[in-house]
Amino acid sequence: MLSNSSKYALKAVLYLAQHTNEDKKIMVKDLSEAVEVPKAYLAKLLQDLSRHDIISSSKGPKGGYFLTLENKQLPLFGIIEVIDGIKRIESCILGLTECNEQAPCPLHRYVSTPKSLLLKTFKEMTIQNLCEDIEQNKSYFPL
Amino acid sequence: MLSNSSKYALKAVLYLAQHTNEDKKIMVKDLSEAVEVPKAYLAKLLQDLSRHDIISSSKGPKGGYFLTLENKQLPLFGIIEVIDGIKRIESCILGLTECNEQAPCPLHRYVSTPKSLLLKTFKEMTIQNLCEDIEQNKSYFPL
DNA sequence: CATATTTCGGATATTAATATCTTTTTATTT
DNA sequence: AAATAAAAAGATATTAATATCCGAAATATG
Repeated sequence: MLSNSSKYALKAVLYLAQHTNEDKKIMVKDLSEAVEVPKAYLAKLLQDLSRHDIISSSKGPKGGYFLTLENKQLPLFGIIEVIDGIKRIESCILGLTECNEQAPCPLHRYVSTPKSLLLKTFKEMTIQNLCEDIEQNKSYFPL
Repeated sequence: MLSNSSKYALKAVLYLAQHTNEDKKIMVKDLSEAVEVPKAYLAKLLQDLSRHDIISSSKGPKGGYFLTLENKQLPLFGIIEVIDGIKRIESCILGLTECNEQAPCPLHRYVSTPKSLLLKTFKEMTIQNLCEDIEQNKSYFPL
């Protein structure tokens, strides 16, 4: 469903949401240890997200990665979109290019509902929302 | 969600269900052209499925791959299980080993329903069922 | 029984995903 | 201005997924 890269990115961004803001940044090195993702690899993912304004960064001493309030209000979908691309998550489950609502593939009708639910979540749910759940002990992020 | 290999396998098995039986077999070469999957690669997938008794085969002249009535009544899940393994489809969406109902990861509650629906489909739906849909023009398999 | 035909099994090749390393750029601090 | 600390960018390495190739085993047919 999601690539490892997307999983890494989601975990990292969620960690940023919990532990950073404009005044409190974190370096790749520390973040990579916290979320247990290889440092150099995570660095690439973060660069990519930063370039797409999904996360924030500043260079130099006292610099690092962080999320602004605006960043925290972005939907999860953006992260997945930047890292995996839209095709991976939205294309036909059998990989048929001809598949659509009018001429659905054999699995289409059975996959349609769960897939829509999933996409709806990714598109509506924000990083902030996930943090709120954690704060209210509705979920756990053991990192 | 599914690997390319699983997509290939599902398409191939569905084609077998539509076009073969104990008396009417098909060779890898022809099947690969029909479902548009590289011949040698498909051959490997078919061997794997055959070894696990999900599809049937016979060697030699007049041989080939085919589905028995029993084969057709097997759930889709077996195909995915053999090709991708169970982990890929059932593990935590963030890849957290600690994630479970008691200590759900931040995405767990939002992913749980669609994921269950999807698994339910794969575990209950049979190849035969998909064929029936096609016959009744409820879905299309343009291969 | 010999031959042809097909899957089976093992080895190898290619490509894409994952991971690392090195240099450059930018910003802070002294 | 110099030194230092951090991300950015580019190049390279490794691993897993995808894909191909070839000889061996099995089976139908003449």
